[in-house]
Amino acid sequence: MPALPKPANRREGLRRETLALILATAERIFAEHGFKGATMQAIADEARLPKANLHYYFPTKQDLYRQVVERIFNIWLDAAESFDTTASPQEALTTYIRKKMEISRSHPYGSKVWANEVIHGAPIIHDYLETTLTEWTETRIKVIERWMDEGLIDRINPRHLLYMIWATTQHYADFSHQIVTLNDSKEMNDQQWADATECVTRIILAGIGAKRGG
Amino acid sequence: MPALPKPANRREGLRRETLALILATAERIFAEHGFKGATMQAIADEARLPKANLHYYFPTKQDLYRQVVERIFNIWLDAAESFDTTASPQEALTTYIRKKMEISRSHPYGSKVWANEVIHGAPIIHDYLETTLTEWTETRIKVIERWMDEGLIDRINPRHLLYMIWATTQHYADFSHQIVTLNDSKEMNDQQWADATECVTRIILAGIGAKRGG
DNA sequence: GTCTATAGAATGATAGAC
DNA sequence: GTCTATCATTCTATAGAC
Repeated sequence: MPALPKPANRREGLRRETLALILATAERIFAEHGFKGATMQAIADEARLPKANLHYYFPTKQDLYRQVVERIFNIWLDAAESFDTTASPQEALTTYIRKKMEISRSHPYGSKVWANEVIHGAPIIHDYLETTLTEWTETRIKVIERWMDEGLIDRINPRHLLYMIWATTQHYADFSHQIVTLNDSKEMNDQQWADATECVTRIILAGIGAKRGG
Repeated sequence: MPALPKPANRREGLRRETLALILATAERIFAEHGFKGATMQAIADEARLPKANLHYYFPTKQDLYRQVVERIFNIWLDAAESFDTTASPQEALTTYIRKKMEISRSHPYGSKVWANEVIHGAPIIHDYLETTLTEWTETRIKVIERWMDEGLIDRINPRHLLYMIWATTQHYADFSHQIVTLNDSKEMNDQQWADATECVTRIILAGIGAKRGG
């Protein structure tokens, strides 16, 4: 994503701060209650703004929601550059899985909102699935197929490998309440996140016959 | 789950049919729209019943919802008996993964409702996570640890292996809209389900160093 | 740009006839 | 057990003063 241009003046800077505040708050409320369960009033209260101000920046609830969903989607797309810039499957997948795990930890609300959206049939962002995500997936499948042709990994169905990586990494964000409960009702600490990342990476690399050091 | 006793008379049989109809319809509507997004009116319309009848069988919307969630949870618990009745990790895990994949195909709505519930912090069924699921998990972790002690599989963190199996298998139900879109907007056919199951099983078994035939 | 007040629509739940 | 009619509440969105 390109860096935002500098704010032209003070008013513009304030506007941007308010926008960011609303988006961050909305992300959390949508994640916790779903699209319908989240109310503009609740988002306004949490952001300490009058409800009418939300409608000033985002005409409708759906506009606000869509921007929240687009944000996490773009973050994930950026995390996949290792597929293009890295030669070995070991390095590419290790980097990709690590980044996806980091995003699950740093953007748990965004991940939950996305999961919610897809679970309900992606009514708002269906076009993204059909265009951007489809192209993205085809490209990466080609990369994985090249690895197999070169004998770098076992012959597996690349599609299901991608699904497994998505499912497993996002599980730590989307199902965090379940994971916390099974972790003595404590948030995962640094060591546990490192452990999870290491374990997931190891099983997947070994699972497709890619040695880790190589 | 114990088999239901025979209906005592005609009225009792009709009552049971109506209950089953409401539960099945509610499962789908809750899956498609979330707890708040699903309306009693929509469920009633789909089941071709007056809305008041729903409130007759289920006093509140939450009562109905809770029964839907409990059902898929019990189905998953039953699928795990292979851990207790099977000696080798290969056979136990192959069976467990296959059953979980079959449930993802046969009960996609239930799986989605569960995912939704956990994503939103499990407000309704938090007690299940703390009691039944915690005990279930501890028991299975012990089984996996025994496999490692006996040198049947590599040393990995059993907890993350379980999470990976849950995440990957349920992904095919919860993210089915994404998967269908990436599959030329076609539902997965028998061959593709078999393929997915085979691929997931292979990667996980190889990932933990368990040979498939053994 | 910010805020108060409110219109207009939809929802969960129930009363009460049959 | 089934159904119609309705109440009380809550929500999105906007009008209009500042």
